Amino acid sequence: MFDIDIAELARRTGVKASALRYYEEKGLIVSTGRHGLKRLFAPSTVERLSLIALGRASGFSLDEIAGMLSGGAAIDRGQLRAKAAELDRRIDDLARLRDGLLHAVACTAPGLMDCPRFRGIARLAGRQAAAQPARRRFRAEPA
Amino acid sequence: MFDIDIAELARRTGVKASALRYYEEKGLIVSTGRHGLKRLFAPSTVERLSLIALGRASGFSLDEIAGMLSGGAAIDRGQLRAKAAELDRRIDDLARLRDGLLHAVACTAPGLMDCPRFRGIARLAGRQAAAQPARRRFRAEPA
DNA sequence: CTGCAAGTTCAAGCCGACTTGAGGTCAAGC
DNA sequence: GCTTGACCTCAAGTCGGCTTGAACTTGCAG
Repeated sequence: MFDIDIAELARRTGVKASALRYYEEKGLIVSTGRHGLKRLFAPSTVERLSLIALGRASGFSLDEIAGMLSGGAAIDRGQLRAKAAELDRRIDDLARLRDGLLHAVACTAPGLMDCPRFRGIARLAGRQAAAQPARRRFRAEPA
Repeated sequence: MFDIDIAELARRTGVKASALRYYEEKGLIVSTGRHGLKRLFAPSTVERLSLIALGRASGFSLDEIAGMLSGGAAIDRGQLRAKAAELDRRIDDLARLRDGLLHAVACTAPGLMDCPRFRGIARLAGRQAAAQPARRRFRAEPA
């Protein structure tokens, strides 16, 4: 297949052109050359970008992903296993939080803090929050 | 009980004094007064902080938490229910990712991208990442 | 040949949640 | 009464992952 330009790559992956340039600068993707000024990318870059997206969604930083992706297409399986275990822990935590929230909804105690179950959950969250910072929120789409 | 100073509150909650001042500035907690310059907090602030921690751990921003906490101790249960549903979705996503990572570890295809199952997962992650920015990572403890 | 949309570079800005540093104030212990 | 050290304020810095803006260059359609 023929190489594609940055706009097409953006269209196919849903990643903004500015982000793609940033990724190239970071070494996560490579352009095969230029047509005039314009970057050209191999169509396989689309797959590379879904791999990158997978990494991001799993909680890797761009630097980590860059490390994993350098060295051909070979990805460190041990690292993946570790990340899977980390995801498992996160899932457990979130499940406990969800249960806590749902209990809070259902609980008939006058104030939430009067419910011993909820207090327990809140204390739990306290310990976790002390150890781990919060997630980023959604960003509003620019107008 | 007697009011406690910021250092004691920090000790009891695991939240740094600087963060506590920040929370007060944002209206998340209130100090009952001063002893000289030093802030004094009611001991119940400890519980308020675990509530705040719970909110943070569930993915609320400080502003959202402030909104929920203002208006007495009453917390909007509908909002909680919505957040629980959101957590549920997140949990599902993470579970799928974890399965994908584990499959990647086990998969015997020569390159990961040669495995159709993994490609499917990667494409999925691609769509999700396009819609939602990544989470923040752990921060190293300052030396 | 010209106009222009779509690319380019580079530096600077933004987000949230804090942390850090400089310089100041105060209550308590000696 | 003086030192000390815990607290104070305020401005600025940090982090990652982009986005934005200004000023510029191209290839291609007309």
